[in-house]
Amino acid sequence: MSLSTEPTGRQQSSETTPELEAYTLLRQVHSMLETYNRYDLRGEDLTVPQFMILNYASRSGVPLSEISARMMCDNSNLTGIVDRLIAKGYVERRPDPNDRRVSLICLTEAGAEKLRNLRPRHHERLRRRMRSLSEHEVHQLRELLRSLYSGLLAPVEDDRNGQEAND
Amino acid sequence: MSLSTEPTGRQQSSETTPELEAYTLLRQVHSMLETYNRYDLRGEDLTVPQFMILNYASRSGVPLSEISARMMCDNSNLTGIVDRLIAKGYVERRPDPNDRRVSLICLTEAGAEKLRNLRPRHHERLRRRMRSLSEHEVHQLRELLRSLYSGLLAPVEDDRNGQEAND
DNA sequence: TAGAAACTGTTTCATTTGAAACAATATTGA
DNA sequence: TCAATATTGTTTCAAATGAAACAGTTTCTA
Repeated sequence: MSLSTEPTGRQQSSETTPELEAYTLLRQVHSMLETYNRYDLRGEDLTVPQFMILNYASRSGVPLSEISARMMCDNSNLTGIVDRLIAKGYVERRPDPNDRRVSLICLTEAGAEKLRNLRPRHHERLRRRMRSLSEHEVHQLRELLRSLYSGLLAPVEDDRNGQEAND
Repeated sequence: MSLSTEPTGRQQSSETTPELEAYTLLRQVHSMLETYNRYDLRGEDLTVPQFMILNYASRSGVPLSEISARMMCDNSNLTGIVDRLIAKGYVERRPDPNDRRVSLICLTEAGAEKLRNLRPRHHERLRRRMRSLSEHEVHQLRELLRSLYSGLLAPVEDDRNGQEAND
């Protein structure tokens, strides 16, 4: 059943593979950075997803679906978060005059100011937290992730007899 | 301008640093792999966090707090997920005879069977999805993430200069 | 042109998550 | 010993998330 036709007769059923180790580490690093971000924002009247939306919005307005695409989430997730940002006065909804289906998410002056204040500090903290990697290693990591990301975007071919069916 | 030897490199508000790019990619890769896992498990009567708990449980039982530590989440998160796993018959709670505060999470035979079935397929799919990286690159990625993880575990030295460096 | 199909954002529902408060239990130290 | 402290897991609440159904709008096409 789980007979692998790969030349390497490795049994990965209960073993740990380099791929699994890498993925586990990726989840852990992601979790820790997320936690740090949450703490950073705690005193700022913002949650992590709220800050992300703020980062993708603009004064002139951005369609909600464009933001959800960049955040890799569903439109339905953003409705509530935007509602809370509106309640806090950081963004507002405006209808798109060219397409009445679209509602544009616009930064208010307060939101733009918040962002001007927060974003540089956010970047600087991230830089400091990654100091355990040399400048070269950060570049290496970025390129590896970029390559992995591209590979994930291409739909994975189902293992139909392991035949190389490349389109 | 992109010389990053001095922390006085302010005005990165709209700029992107290698660190930020790496982090953004890390979030995207994480999101895509999570989505794939969700689809894989959809027909299996399991959600992603439910599958994770199953992976950390054992026939002889594991304290809930040990599972939450490995998953880097709060105990309170697991109560509900374990409840649903119990409802599905995959785990059960048993009191620890040595410490009456502890409740051990035990795989049932059905849960163990589910895991025997799922885990090898899960690993194999992950391996396939990371095929865009060579074996060497997977090792590289793992080592970089390992190093980054260790660096994040060590408490970041005072970012008191973060205040004066801005505004 | 009308109808079918696609797109955009919201609503609803179930699940997950983080945080705080809490009860029960265990450990420590005077 | 006994009272202060720490721990374990649960409950409660607010927020976030994924999925499905939906209404309003636009686009396609026969």
